[in-house]
Amino acid sequence: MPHRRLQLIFNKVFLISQPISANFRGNMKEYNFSEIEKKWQEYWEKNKTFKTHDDFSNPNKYYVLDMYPYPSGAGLHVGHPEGYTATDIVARYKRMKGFNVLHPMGWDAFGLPAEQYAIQTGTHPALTTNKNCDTFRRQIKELGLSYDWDREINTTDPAYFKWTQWIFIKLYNTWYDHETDRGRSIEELPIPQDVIKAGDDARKEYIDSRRLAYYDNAQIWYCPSCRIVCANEEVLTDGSHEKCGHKVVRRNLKQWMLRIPYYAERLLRGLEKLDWPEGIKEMQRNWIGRSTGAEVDFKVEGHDDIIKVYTTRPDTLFGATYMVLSPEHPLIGKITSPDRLGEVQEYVSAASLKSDLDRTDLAKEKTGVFTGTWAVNPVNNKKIPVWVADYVLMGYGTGAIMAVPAHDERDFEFAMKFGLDIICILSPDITDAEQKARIISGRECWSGDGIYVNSSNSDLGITLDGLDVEEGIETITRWIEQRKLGSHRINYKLRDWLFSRQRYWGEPFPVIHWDDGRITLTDEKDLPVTLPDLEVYEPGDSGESPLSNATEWLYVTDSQGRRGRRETNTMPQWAGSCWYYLRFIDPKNDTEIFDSRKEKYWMPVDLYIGGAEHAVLHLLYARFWHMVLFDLGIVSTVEPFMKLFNQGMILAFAYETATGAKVSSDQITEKDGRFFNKETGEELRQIVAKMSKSLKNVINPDDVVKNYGADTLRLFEMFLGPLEATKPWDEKGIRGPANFLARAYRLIANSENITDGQEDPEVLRSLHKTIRKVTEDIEGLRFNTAISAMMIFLNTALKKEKITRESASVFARLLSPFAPHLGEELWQLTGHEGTLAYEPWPVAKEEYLKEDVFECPVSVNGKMRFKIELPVDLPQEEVRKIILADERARKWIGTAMPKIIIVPNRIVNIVI
RNA sequence: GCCCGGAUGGCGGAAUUGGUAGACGCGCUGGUCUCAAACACCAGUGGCAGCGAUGCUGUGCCGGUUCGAUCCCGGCUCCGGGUACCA
Repeated sequence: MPHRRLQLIFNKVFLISQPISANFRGNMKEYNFSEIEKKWQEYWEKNKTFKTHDDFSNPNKYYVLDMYPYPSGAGLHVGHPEGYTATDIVARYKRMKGFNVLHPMGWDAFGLPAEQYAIQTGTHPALTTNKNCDTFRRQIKELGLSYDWDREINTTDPAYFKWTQWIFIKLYNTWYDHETDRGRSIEELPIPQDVIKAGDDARKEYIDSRRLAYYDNAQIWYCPSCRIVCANEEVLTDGSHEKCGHKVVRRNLKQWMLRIPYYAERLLRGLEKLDWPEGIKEMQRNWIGRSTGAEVDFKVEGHDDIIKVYTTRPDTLFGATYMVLSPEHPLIGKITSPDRLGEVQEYVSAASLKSDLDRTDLAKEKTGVFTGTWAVNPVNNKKIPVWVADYVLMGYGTGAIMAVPAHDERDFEFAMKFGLDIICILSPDITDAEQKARIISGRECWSGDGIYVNSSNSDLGITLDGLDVEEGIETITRWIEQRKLGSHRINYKLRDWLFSRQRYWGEPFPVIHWDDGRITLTDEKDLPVTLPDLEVYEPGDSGESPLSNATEWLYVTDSQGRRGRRETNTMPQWAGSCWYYLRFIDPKNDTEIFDSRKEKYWMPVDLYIGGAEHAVLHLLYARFWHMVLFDLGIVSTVEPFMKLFNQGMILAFAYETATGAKVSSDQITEKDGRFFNKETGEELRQIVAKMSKSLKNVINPDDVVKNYGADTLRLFEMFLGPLEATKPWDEKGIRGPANFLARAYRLIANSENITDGQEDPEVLRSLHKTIRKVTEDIEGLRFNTAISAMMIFLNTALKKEKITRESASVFARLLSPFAPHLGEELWQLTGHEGTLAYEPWPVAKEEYLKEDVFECPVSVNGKMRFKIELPVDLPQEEVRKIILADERARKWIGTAMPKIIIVPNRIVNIVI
């Protein structure tokens, strides 16, 4: 087989030494990324290079955190390395700046997919979870991310969720003191005398009604497909479950709830101080939904009851022509007139069957019934009818409204449909006379500003006529309070947080329900309450958790022989992620949640990077828990995350037909920049879309690492565009960063290019410019332009075909946060030993940046015409002389006497 | 509907926030190397006109402020995200 031998020799000589491109360039050393990356990953692991020490003597600490992943079976997708590389660059940079850096990683490993898989196959979710974590860990390590793996945590580990349960107990044993505006231990709750007199049960009830965590009947969303209850936040606006997309239904079940609205005001105010994207803050503000207005009491004709309404526009009271109660309003039964009772009951029960979807989307068409009862408008003592309609929600305000059809779109629509009075009391500030006339006559709704009309009652001493809206609200609110008809009031949209799930794979509640109806919590010293092993993971049809099948685990008897049953619900996935950032501080501590000295040192998180999809839920819940822990003196900062940054989504190409039907990416063939369906030959349009299994356009980072190396992948993802932008993944572009790294290696690894003398002045200036740019850009998280600056430097150095050892070592350090493996390799090649991870970050020297002349652009009438070399800081008069003497300028000026605008060291503009 | 973002070459994106529009990269064109190709290297590359110097034009659209506008103001169009009977 002579051929084969030849082939082998050929390979040895020509191929193996040139791994990236099978070419031959004499003795030139070429970039072999897989060898280099393997070498340094082993080095870091063996030397525990990135182990973080709780070195309190270094006052400069930096806690940089990723949103830890749910380890799905599919492994990483290219979106993960984006955020992880960003934080890794910052972590490595800060280490070199002398900071003590905490940069940990862990797993948000409770969750539905592992349980779904258990239902199908009987595999214990813990097995699935561990397997997935192993895959994620391997993939993340292959990216060269500098985590301290000794701090790895896993939310499903009993040693971790012991403390999740511990926090739940704290929540249960905390009440909110509105006087001092903070959460306090339930033992400090003052009990009113009358409650004490009423006995033990009343006292218990009183206390329970104040706890931040409580157990109660709740109208909740239930997903029949997942057989799970959902938090309001998990139900999309079209009434479908965000996890599975199936429609959810209403159920009434006993559930654990958390009183997050008590913290609404502080959660809102706290946003001001945070360095978060404005958009995210705005989303949280909207979610909290603060509004100011007034509660106003309306007397009901023929009854002692009053109807309390909440309104943000008490100033429109004179225009209130009817009232509406929500179908769930408790007064309906009492005040409905006997002749209307049947119809009203029918409407109420129909409404209760409707999903919120029907009550919102479809209900652009308003429905409602008259109760036969009248209320009295307190500003003019006019009788106004009381209706029931499902456009009023029980969960907001008081569940009842005063309707002002002339100035509220919803009320207007309703009034038009049922022929109710529409009285305009606000003359709009518009010029369109026809529209104005329609509004004044009540034929059109006006919700904008204006001047009051028909808004006075001298008998009651109130007039708004002639005022503007701001004055009007102030005047009427004062009047209402004086007359004791109601009071100023602040309302929030934020509701109690439904905190239990009918699931197996979550944190068990440390709770026992006793036969006598009482509830006790597990003693802290008996934590964790662990999950029992099960044969069957299937939930019950009634929405009962699979834990109700674990009979041995389920039933308990106390020392008095009282029988009880453990809570079978488990906590939602948010629970573990609400505080994981705290556990990273002291992950192995089994006597405390964490050492508070360490907490004081490391907190708060200085930089938190993750996807914007967690804008409201995770980030609001975590802030809430953190504030409670702060109130209880467990943590030292009010807010957990000082700076937040959202990386944009990475999209990928997808293909669709002329009619918009999507075609899976493995069906595509490209010809001359056009795209065709392989099978049908139909021409397709290339679009960018979210990566999804169904479009088969998911990019697997493993493949990219294999083909180009981790450093190139990291660089490419950062070079794609601004971190926060949504960017399309186009594999063609990866050659840019790949070539850059190969060229850098080629320059520095080949010793004939390295000198020990004086650096070329042009290279030196370029180097210091690059140091400055890269430093600024890392601080500002502008990695794309930092990389471009390094490319510019490399191009400059390559032109000279040589570089000093010193410059090369500076470049190695600048590059290392972005491409850490190659950075280390180049550091070694420039004659250093060990790692550069803690070598000082280069500092740009002004003396090399200074230039004495610059190319000054000269524009004529604002249009750049030519450039002229000028000394820096030349006095304006001199510049003027030079410009006027220049023949290129004279060509434009001619005989005119021009005005010359000189922006020092920047531009000259000749105005003719 | 409301609230936030966006819109710059064939493509991803730069532009010190009022001062040279298109950095850097991809792609493309031409060249060197090669038997040939790939790789690598060199040169060019917004559009229109011209052999050329050069000129005109150009940052979604219309208008304004300014010596000068991708940037500020007014009015639109389209795209993305959030949210929605929250009184």
